[in-house]
Amino acid sequence: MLKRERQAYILKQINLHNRVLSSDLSLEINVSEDTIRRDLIELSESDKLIKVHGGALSRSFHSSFLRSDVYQLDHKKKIAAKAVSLIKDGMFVLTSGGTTLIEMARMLPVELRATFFTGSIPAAYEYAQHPNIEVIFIGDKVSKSSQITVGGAAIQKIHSIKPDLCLLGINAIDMENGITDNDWEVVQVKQAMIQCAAQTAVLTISEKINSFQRLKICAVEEVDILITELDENEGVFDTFKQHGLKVI
Amino acid sequence: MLKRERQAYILKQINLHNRVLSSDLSLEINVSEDTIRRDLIELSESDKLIKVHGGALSRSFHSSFLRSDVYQLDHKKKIAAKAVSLIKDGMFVLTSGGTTLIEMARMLPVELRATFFTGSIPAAYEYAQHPNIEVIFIGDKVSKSSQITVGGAAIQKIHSIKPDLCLLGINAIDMENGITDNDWEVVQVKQAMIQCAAQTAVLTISEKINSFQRLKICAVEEVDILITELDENEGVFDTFKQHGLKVI
DNA sequence: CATGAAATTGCACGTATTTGCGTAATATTT
DNA sequence: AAATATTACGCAAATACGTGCAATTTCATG
Repeated sequence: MLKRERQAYILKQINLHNRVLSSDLSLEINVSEDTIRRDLIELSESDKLIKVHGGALSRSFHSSFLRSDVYQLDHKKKIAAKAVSLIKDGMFVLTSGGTTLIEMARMLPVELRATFFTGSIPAAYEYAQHPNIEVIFIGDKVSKSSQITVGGAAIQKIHSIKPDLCLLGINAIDMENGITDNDWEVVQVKQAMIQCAAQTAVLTISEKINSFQRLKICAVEEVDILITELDENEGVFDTFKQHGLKVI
Repeated sequence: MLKRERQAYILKQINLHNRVLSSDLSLEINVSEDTIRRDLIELSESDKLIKVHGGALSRSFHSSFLRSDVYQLDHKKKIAAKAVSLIKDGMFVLTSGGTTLIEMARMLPVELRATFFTGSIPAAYEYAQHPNIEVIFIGDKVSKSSQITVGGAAIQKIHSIKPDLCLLGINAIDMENGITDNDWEVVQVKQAMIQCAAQTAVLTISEKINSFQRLKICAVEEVDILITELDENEGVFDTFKQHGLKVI
């Protein structure tokens, strides 16, 4: 393994776990701890991480996009990991934005080869960091509140693709109102995304289950998989399962 | 094996494995390591890969790595400030990407009301932070080396707009060869941008003046304004001014 | 076709970088 | 305060690098 490659790996681990131990890295990469230590010193000298006794810490920034305290980051990482498991080599994946999806983008395994479509600027940025992923950006007017593109041209483009999987971050879901949101333009885009995808998985922290907002995106039956940080056997999911939703 | 052929093979290996070792390539292709090393240097000079001790890494490693240290940031801030002065309320502005443009995006005065078109992910992100600027993203395939969208759909979209001003970060300019670059796809996009804009300003640090690369974007006469960190009265600009270029 | 200029390649040689190990010093934990 | 873990430092071996040079090939041009 090349030195730079190793340092890139270390940075990735740091951004993923927020901290690393020299001893762990030494075992994982199979080099001496001295080498790891020297890497950490070098990376800390260029302010890529903070070196501490025994390992190193993240500077809680990743790239130019701050990860200034993301709400319930741990939960979102759990969700992201489950979402990653749905993606197979060669797939065409359409994704929305949102902090959960961005965490997922960071966790994609390096060997994965797939094509991602998105209208989210931060998500596209993360996908573009990945060596083997092809990124197609769906352009149009950028909605400032959500950092995704919205509008007729975007919706038209979405309808022209046939993704295997759609990963959608959502704001509210309940049995009665279905999946709901509060931004009219975003709702239009998300509807288009669900309609064109062969399969749709919705991602949300459990807190948002059984809540609703003013605008309906679609009924619960129109999506296929529900991903939360909870175990699939929790009682909250019973009614959703009865309506054919797969929960993971 | 011809040199070109060999370099194409190296690039293929890089895209496949994300990294190559000089020693491996030397054995595979049956040439000396010196030759491989010279190839890698050449390829890295045209930004096709990242040369490191022992071999080379895919370009997509670079961005997540070297991002924090912007080369000649002070100069680029000066250039950005001059570029900002060209933008008036109500304008439609089309911009490329690059670190200089991103600095400019950060320096836009809060009162400014304008519409920005771009295919650059980091630039769009910065524009979207601004309270009064409308951002239209030009979608298509994301080129990893340059973090901008490239391809037919992007070029078509560009041709459908009529911006008042185009701000273009460039890599090389000289009187004889005009404005040049080294990435075929990016060249196509930049040509389209220049053609559709009522007025084009090119931004570059003075270091790149009187240098050239392999692919021509356009002749010096086809753009209107040259922005560098130097004073407009410097001698280097004389020949450019004689050809009708405004220097600021 | 000839011929000189330019590009390409391999080799030699001195230099620089990288890595692991031993040992002593320092920090952290119990 | 003792025990343990982590670090700093120097050293040596292996590997990679840059440079100059000569042999060879390629190319443009007369």
